[in-house]
Amino acid sequence: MRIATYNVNGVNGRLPVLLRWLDETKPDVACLQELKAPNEKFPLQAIKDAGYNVIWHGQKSWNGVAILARGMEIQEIGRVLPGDPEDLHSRYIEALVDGIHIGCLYLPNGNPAPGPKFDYKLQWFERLTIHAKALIKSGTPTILTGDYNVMPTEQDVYKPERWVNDALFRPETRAAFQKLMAQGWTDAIRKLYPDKTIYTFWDYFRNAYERDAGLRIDHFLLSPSIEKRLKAAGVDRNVRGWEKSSDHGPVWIELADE
DNA sequence: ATGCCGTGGAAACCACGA
Repeated sequence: MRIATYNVNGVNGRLPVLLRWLDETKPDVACLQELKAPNEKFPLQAIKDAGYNVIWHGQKSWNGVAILARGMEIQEIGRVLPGDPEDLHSRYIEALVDGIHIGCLYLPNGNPAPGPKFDYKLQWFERLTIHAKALIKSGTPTILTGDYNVMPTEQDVYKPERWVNDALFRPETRAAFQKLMAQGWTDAIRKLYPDKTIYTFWDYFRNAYERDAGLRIDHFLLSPSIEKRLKAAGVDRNVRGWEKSSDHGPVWIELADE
């Protein structure tokens, strides 16, 4: 079973690329972030025609998340990260697919830091950590995937020294990620490739993709009960080179059948 | 060292992203 995550940076503007990627790689489940579309402008028919069931939580202009599943039922668990009724950003959606509990998330960017946006990022991170603890304690096979907007270590940044004051790499941000991981989650890419330079994002300018000046900020976190099934993981980095691509590349994992 | 590009929406620029 292949599960993927892809920050599409605009689901409608990205539709041809998204459909081509779905057709070429045929993930069984695909988690999308940054739809940048309200609920009523989600391209439902095109996704259905591609063979996918889908649930989504949109928002005008910004954010927005979706879970797609090919030929499988999607049982929605929730579409709000608990802990702040005032937070109206569409950054989280959660479902049960084929017995797997899947959380699809778009963690706030947090720049400029310090400042209110960075405070919001850290608060969101704390809420995610509280929620994740309950998920991992439940024992259900769980995957928390999406755009975390965190480079966990220096290994995940093309030029770490340039990023130390950035919201994606500040000590507080990395500490928050470490605190979450300490609950017992497995970073799928790092589990299989502990020493390899792997990026999931390349800026649109300065020829970042051509220079491989990237960041690893899209992650798959696996609970202990599903980590045992991890067979393979990777980044579809060629997709980043397509015309009208997102600035992120899709990330995927392959799970063994139970 | 830097939104230099890209997207969406509103209004012929601005907010936002990482």
